[in-house]
Amino acid sequence: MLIGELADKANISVDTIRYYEREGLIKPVSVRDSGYREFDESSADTLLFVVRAKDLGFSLKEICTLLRLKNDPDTTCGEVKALAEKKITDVILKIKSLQAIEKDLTALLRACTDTAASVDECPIVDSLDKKEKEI
Amino acid sequence: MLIGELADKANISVDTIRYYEREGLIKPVSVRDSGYREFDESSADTLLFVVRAKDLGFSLKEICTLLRLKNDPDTTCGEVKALAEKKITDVILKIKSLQAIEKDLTALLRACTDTAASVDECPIVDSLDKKEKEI
DNA sequence: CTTGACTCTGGAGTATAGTCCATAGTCTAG
DNA sequence: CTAGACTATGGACTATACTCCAGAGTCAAG
Repeated sequence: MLIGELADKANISVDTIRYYEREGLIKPVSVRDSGYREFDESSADTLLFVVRAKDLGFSLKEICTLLRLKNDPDTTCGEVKALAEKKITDVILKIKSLQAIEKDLTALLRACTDTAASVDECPIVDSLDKKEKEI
Repeated sequence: MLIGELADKANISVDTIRYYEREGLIKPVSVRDSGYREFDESSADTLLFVVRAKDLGFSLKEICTLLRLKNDPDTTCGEVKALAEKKITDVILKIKSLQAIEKDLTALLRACTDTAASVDECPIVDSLDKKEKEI
């Protein structure tokens, strides 16, 4: 199949597929003399793999590594596991950082009772102004 | 004080300060004929405001709005509160999405018991390969 | 054999938040 | 007065993940 059909199948744009090719995520099965790329079902599978890994928070670079591991017969499950473990650590760190932000913002919102007050008395602006961080 | 001293005080680079100026976050108190920018304590305060707002997850664009509101005597606390509320909604959404990722990754890691196994039998790779998402 | 849909390449643009650089001018201490 | 530290400007570059475009070539149907 040509790139347009593949794009429809994987539900991503032809530009994105060409971009993924440049990034080494996918290779056409063959290329005609005209330059037209030809793909098959396994290409669609690869794209689905990419989309799913992206949903799990992997970057294109990491997905590239995953695909390489996946296609290397000498790869052990442990190598893949290590990547997933590193990723989950990243994710947990991000969650923690966002939760700290949420906590701070919530405290500020609770402190802000009189919405009609001037910005000079706004506890939110006030806390950002403070020298010491003591919300 | 000149830009270098301000940079030391706020613990950010002179390049970043000039970048913030271009983005409208800060203005020198005055500019010499030579082009040298002059700042004062309030400049340092503004930069601290920016850094703290950044820590709370606000983008530079949003901080720009916050600063504008803060310096406008007609601004009410409610306007600031609305921004903070929007931001907290964003943060909560991000947390939820990351938690979903964490859940999926954890499930995959638990499924992966034999780290020495070939990648062909790796449940992580397997789940990314699957047509249906049914981890 | 022509028309219209499709594809190619290469490059530019988007958003975010900076960082780094060369070249040139300025300032101040000794 | 000069050396060395500092500053200015404009533009390029980083990373991520695309998106869009022009101009040219290709392909299949009628």
